Amino acid sequence: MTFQPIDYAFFQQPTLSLAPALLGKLLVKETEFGTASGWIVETEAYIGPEDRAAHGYGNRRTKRTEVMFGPPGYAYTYVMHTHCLMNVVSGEIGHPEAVLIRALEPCSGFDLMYQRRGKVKKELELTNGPGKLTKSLGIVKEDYGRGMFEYPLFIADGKEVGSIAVGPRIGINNSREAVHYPWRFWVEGNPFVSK
DNA sequence: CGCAGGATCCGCT
DNA sequence: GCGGATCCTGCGA
Repeated sequence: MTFQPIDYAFFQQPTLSLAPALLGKLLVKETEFGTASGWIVETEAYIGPEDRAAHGYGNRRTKRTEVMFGPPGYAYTYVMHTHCLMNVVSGEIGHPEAVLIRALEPCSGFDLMYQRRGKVKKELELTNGPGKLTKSLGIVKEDYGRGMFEYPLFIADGKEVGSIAVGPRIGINNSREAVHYPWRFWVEGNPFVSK
């Protein structure tokens, strides 16, 4: 199964517009072992420098956050504990903004995903969390800085989604007022949403 | 150079 | 529900 990367212009929209627009799109990763992909069903927006939960809060510019200060459409990967998390850089050049991919509905490459996830037996457990989906697709920190409009890691057109739900983000309990920002978006009723 | 703190996951209670 | 695993990163001394 082959997929076509989306046009670069797709990434040129405000972060709070791009985050819900990514729902229903396909996230695809090709490796020497094969291709795996899934429909995006849950995203979160992180908008520095005002957002306490964002890594770019206060315009913190380091080797890790550097890619977020560049043009949109590039991958911002980083390691959390023992897991790799995947973001799409968004917003204007000079603004540290990104969209975290929190959950997918598996589309292709099931054998590869089960193999990479080891003990997992249920399809539901393959990609229903930000650390799980990167492991299933084989996304690693070395993908940092890749363009998401070209092979081997890219966004492709997917399918229409029904209604989109909005709410506060997850796992950012130390972020004071930012805890309540309604910057999490998900496909209503989709079982793969991490919750 | 040391250490504290995570945008998480999994297994056990 | 809770805590441990485990690994950088970022910052202060």
